[in-house]
Amino acid sequence: MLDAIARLRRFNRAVTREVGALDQSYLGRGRPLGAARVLQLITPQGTDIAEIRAKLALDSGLLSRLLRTLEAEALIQLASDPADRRCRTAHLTPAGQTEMAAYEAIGYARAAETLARAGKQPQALIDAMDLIATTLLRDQTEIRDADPNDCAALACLQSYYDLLVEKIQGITPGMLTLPLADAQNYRPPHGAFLIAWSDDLPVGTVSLRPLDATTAEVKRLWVDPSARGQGIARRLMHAIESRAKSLGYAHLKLDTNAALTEAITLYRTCGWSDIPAYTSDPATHWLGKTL
Amino acid sequence: MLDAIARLRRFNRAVTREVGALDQSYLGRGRPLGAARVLQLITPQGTDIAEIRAKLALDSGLLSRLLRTLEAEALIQLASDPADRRCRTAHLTPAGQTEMAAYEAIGYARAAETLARAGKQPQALIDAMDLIATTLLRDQTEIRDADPNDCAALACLQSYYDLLVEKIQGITPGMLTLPLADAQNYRPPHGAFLIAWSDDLPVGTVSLRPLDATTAEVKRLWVDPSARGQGIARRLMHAIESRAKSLGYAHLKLDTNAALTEAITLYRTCGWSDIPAYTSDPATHWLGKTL
DNA sequence: CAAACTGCTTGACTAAAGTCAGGCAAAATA
DNA sequence: TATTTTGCCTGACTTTAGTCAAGCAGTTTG
Repeated sequence: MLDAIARLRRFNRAVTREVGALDQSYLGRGRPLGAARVLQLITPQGTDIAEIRAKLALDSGLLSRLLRTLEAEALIQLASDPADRRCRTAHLTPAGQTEMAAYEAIGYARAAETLARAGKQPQALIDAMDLIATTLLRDQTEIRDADPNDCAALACLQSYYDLLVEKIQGITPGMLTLPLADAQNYRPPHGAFLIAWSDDLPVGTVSLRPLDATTAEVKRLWVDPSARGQGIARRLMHAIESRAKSLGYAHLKLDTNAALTEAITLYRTCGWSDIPAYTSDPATHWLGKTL
Repeated sequence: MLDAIARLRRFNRAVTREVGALDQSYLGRGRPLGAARVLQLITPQGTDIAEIRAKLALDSGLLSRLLRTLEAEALIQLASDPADRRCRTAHLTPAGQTEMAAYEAIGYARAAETLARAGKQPQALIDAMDLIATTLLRDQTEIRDADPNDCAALACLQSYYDLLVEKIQGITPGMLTLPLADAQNYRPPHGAFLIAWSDDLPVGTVSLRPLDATTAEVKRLWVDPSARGQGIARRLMHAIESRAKSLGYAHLKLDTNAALTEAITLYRTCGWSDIPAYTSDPATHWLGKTL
């Protein structure tokens, strides 16, 4: 059979075509690609131009000129950052938002077209794309704070619940409700809710809630199937432990179920050890760690 | 959950980065990207420049100049096509082959690097890439003649055999040998061996051998799992039927096994109907069609 | 407070890509 | 055989992308 590298290169050729076609289609709005790309990075709330420069790896002179042309078209406005007046921030004007929406529409339409080509199995295509994107963006995965009622947080929790229902006998969807009844527990100053992001897709979560003044509980560790095997769960555990430390906790606890074998293995290799049962029912294992 | 389109666009961003990085790495050989791309399309046997122009969608003036610079570097030689002296063909010089090999090496190294990022599950990554490449290249899938002893043909047959062993009870690998003992039957002027290609990956096959002066048998229809659901099997059947017709056959037969349900459904929707048994053992269904 | 540094802009430049209108020779067509 | 078409080349051009050094205003550091 053809070897892996040959197949990967075929993949490269296929997506190169695709990416090239997308670039071409952005040209339709009478603006060079560089300017179009810059415009698409500007959010309605305003974007630091240093951020744009970093993301597109542009020369500062070049970016300056591109911004000038967008400004001349009245699509954006540049303002100095009040905190550091050397830095500048770009804002979209109403005309800019319209233009931006047009680019969004182009990207959306092309994506829909690609999806249509998947024929009867679009889900398989999306799963494959998730896997590849997560692998390629592996080094860019970052962990950020979130609110337990955020849209992304709810999506993560839903996936986590789906996993529990699938893996643990006796758990039914009705037993798990969203949003969390005790959401307040997972917010500062006593709790935390972390999400691992790969680009703009949430691929993992973990959270922390107070038990008493010196003890907190780690809850709901989950990593998306497409992102497993990349050490994200371990990074989440490290992040939540150091967060617990900085919140002043000395002891951590968690409960889990025997069906979640990988998770239990992970906890142990992270330095957690068995403790007496402190919860019941679906829980079959209890672990603790002193910080 | 995040919708399919958002995830597809994340995929686009991830591969755009990757493709951009590959382009950058081609620059290391002191030649602009355009020239490098042209060079890589020239095969040792020679390539029509019209073909290059079509593949890269280049202006004829631009391509002419790029070829001139490659010629000045003594990497290629241009010659008029003897059949139509307006057309020109580019050939690699020995120096050109060396240079070409250097580009191959760059591509190969980058691919290996990407593969390394897959961590513990490279096969999952490759499968995902196959699925995506096949989907994106869907319209480019083409069916071409092959020799039953070709490397690609043997690879297809091996995959087909693996499928049989998996699906049909009682078939063991030892019962199926490669290369085919009766390979001569699948060559012109009385037989045929077709392969469906997606870029340079064989994704399907079907073959034809003579039974008597007016009857031929269709054998070994197979489509790669990553390429199913795209109508390739149907295209292969149409191709082999019209080939049989042009070889002068009036009747077609085939035998198959009840375990291959999708195939049987396909045969029926292609106008095949049940006929009396004419083989035995693993075969459980026999179909025929008059052209 | 001076010096060094940072973030951005500007002007002057180059390289690469792409466009367009002739033009020539060979081939196809009438 | 004359005309048209085809495939490619050439020259003149524009646009886009990118580089580099100088400079300016604001910030940080010694």
